[in-house]
Amino acid sequence: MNDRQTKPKTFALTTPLYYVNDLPHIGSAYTTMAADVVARFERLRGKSVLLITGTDEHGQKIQRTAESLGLDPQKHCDLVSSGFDSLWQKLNIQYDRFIRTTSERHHPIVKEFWQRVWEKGDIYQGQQTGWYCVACEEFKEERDLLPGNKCSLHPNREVEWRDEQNYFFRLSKYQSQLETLYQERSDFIQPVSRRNEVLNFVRQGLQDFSISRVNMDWGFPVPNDPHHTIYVWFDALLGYVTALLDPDSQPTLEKALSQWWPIDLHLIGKDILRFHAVYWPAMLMSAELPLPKHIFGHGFLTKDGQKIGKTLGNTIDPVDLVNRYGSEAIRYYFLKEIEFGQDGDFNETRFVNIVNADLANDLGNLLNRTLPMTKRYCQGIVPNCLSADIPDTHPLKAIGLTLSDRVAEKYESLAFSQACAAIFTLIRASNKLIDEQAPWALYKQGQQQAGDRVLYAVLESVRQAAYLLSPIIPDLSTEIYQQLGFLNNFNDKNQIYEAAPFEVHSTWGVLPANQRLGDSKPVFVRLELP
RNA sequence: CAAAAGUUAGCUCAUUUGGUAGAGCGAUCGACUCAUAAUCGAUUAGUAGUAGGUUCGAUUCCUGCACUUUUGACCA
Repeated sequence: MNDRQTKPKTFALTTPLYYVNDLPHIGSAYTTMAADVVARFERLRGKSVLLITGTDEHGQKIQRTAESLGLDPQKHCDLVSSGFDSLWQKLNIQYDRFIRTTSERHHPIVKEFWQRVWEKGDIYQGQQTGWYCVACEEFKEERDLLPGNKCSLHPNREVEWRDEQNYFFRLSKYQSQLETLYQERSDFIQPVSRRNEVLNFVRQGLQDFSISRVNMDWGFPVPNDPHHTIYVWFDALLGYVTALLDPDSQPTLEKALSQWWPIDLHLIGKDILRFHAVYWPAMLMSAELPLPKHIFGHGFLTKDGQKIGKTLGNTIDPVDLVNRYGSEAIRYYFLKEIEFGQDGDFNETRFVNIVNADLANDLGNLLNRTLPMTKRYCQGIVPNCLSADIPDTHPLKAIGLTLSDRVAEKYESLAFSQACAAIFTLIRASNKLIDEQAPWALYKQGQQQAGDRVLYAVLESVRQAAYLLSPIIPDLSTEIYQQLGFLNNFNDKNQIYEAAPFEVHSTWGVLPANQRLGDSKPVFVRLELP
C-alpha cells in the first residue's frame, strides 16, 4: 500500500475511435469489451486506469452520408456517436473518457501537433496526381483499374484524373527509426503474426503520405492554409491525446501529455494496424513525444464460418444481441470462446451451448446446489472452518493456491480464453468434489465437520472463481459475492480495489467463517436456443 | 502474380526445444439426487490437408502440391 502511494501505478488504454459512418457493429463491440476487461482487471489489482474510447467524426464520407440522410453533419455525428455510447452502456463498458473528434477541445490539440511536426520540417507541400475514384474517395493504382478506367469496386463509375496540391508527411524519413523500434521492443506490436505483417510492410520501403484534402470542409483546416482540410487519420489518432485532458484543464499538448502519457495499450482490430503501428509512432517521433507501449491487433469475427458483410446480409447487430441475451452472456462468449488475436466465429447455437454449459450449469449451478445445503445444515452461515485447517493437498485448495498467479499472467498477456480455462478447472473440480464427498450424506450420518469442510472449500472456490472472473462477468460476480454474504459490487470501479484488494481476494482461503449468507437464487438463467 | 499465416477428434481449439496427440462443447450409456433435466463417471471418435525427404523415430524439421485467410500505401 505504501508502495502504491509513493509510486502510483497507472494504466491508460484505448479502443479505436470508431468511425461514425454507420451504427456500431459487432467488431467494435468486441474490441470495446476486451478493452473493458483489461481496464477492469487493472483496476482490480489497484492501478489507476484510464480507459479511452470515442468516435471519429470527420471526413468526406461522413459529410456525404449526412447529406444523403438530409442531415447536418454534426447532427448526424451526434446521433451515431450516441448510438455507440448507448451500446457501451448496454454492454456494461466502464470507460473513463469518451472523446469525439468534433469536440471543440480537440481542435487546438491537432493544431498544436501539426505545428510541431511542421516546425520539425516533416510536412511539405506536394503534388498528388493519379486516378481518383470519387465513390471510394481514394487514389487508385493504375494496375487496379478495370478496362475503360473503371474502379474495381465501382465498375459503373469512371475514375477521374486528379492533380492536386496536398500536404505530405515525411514518413519515409522514419523508416530506420521505426525498424529500430520494432527490433528493440519486440512486444511493441502484438500478436507476433501482426508484428510480422508490419515488418514486411516497412521493409518494402515507406513512402510519404498525404495528410490533407482539398474540396472538403468537414474537418479541421490546415493551419495557415484553410483551403486544405487535415486528413481524417491525422486528426483521429490525436484523439487519443485530447482524451487525456482533464475536463477542466486547458487544451494544450503539454497539459494533455502531463498525466497519462504514454498510452500503455492501444487495442485495435487488425484492419487498422498500419495506422497505429507505423504512421502513429512515426508522427510521434516527429513530434518528439514518447511512444505508446503496446499495440495489440486482434482478429476478425465471422458468423457461422462466413465473413461478415453488409453485401452478404449476415451482419450481427450487437444491440439486438444484447437485448436478447444480456451483456454477461455476450461478454463471456466473446472473451472465452475466441482466442484473442486470432479470427473467431460467432454461431448462435454454439453461443447458447457454451454460455449455458459454463455459466448456468458449471458455475451458477455449483453455487445454487451448495447454498441450500449450507442453509439446511449450517444455519445459513459459512461453515466454521479455517483455511489453515485444510491441507494444501486438498483438491480444491491445491488448485486455488496457484490459480491467482496463473490467471493474472493470462490477463496480462490478454489471453482471456486461457484465463477462463484456468478458472473453470477449479469450478469443475468443485462439482466433482461434491459428488465424491456427498456432503448431504455426511450430514445425515452426523459427520458435521467433514460436511462443513466440503461446503467451505466449495463456497470458497466459487468465491475465488467469481473474483477472478469479475473483469469479464462483473454482474454475475457481484451476484455471487452477495449471495456469499459480501457487500462488494464489482461495478463500483472507484472502490472495488479498496473493498476487495487483489492481493487478498484473488487467493484461496479468504472466505470468512460464520459469515451470514445472502439470499440464494440462480445467478444465471439458462438461455433458450434460437 | 508476390509475400505471410493456417489446414490436428462432429464443432472450437491445445500440444515450450522431433519420441506414435489433449481439453472444452456435442453425442451415447451409466451413476447420483444437494442443484437451473443440473452434476459425476465411462464411451465415442483423429492414417494430425496431401505427396515426398532428413532421422532409429516427425503433428513437431525440409521440399512440392491442394485448399483457406491476410497483406501488397492512404477502405476505421
